[in-house]
Amino acid sequence: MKRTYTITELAKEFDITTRAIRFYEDQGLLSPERDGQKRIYSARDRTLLKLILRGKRLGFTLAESGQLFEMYDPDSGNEKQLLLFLSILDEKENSLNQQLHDIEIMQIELKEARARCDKALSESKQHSNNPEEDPKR
Amino acid sequence: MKRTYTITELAKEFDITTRAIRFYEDQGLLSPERDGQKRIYSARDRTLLKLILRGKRLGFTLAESGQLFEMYDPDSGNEKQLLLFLSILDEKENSLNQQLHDIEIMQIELKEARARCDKALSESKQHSNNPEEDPKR
DNA sequence: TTACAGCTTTACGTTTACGTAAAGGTAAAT
DNA sequence: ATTTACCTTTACGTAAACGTAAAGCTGTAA
Repeated sequence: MKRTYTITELAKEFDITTRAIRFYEDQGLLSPERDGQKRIYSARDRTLLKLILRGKRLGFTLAESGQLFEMYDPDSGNEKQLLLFLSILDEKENSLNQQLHDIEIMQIELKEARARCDKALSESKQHSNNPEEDPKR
Repeated sequence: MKRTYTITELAKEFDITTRAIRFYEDQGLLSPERDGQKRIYSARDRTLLKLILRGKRLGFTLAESGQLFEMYDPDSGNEKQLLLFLSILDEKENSLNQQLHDIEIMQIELKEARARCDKALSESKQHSNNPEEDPKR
């Protein structure tokens, strides 16, 4: 009796639409079982969905996430395929490192922006005891 | 004699098309000077462009980057605006922290995928002293 | 039995971020 | 003067990732 999920359960859990989940299936990223007409998602499907969404947050396209999924197949295929996969991995790793760097810088900038905002706010409370700022023109 | 840039200089430096740069202008993210008909970009424009591209790598839309740019204006506007900006900053920071977490996990997974790949490769070299893999079909 | 909730497919529409001509202005080199 | 290189605007096209009806099947509660 493995735990399974309906499409709306997953949609609610991850705060996406059922349309999105079906779209991922169209794109070959998910292949849920069927109970008659209804889709039944396994724990693995749920994990894949989680990976898809994480990939999206990192700017991966669905196709790119699909490529990564292929690498999880134990069969995997021939040598050329593996070498191709390794080069894809290199790309992904480079882009992740770039993103780490980007985030560091961006966090510093957001901090500064927040400081400027806070300062402007406190100054406006300081200087003006409500100058009415022409309400309604 | 401040250093300025042509559109193609910037395009080459950042490895994007001139079309993209003009598009950012259309979207109100850049406002280069003009020398007659030609666009002249300042050091500030170049910095903004760098910010745009960094934002893109982090999954910001052009509109979102535009909002961030507004916060760099020293005038900035009224209190409500500033409070709105602060909430935007919160959002951005949350999403950046989420991304940091995502990247950590993703890097571990890529490392594992690479290990599986390497293993599969070495095994294929081990087991087969060139089985010819049917060249041409 | 009917109503309803929840699932399905099919298919056209939408947004974002440009790509890609088309048609032409401008300045320097030949 | 004409080619060349580089710039311009205008405008339709496109890929990705869904949104949004429309129309219908399916089990169950009343």
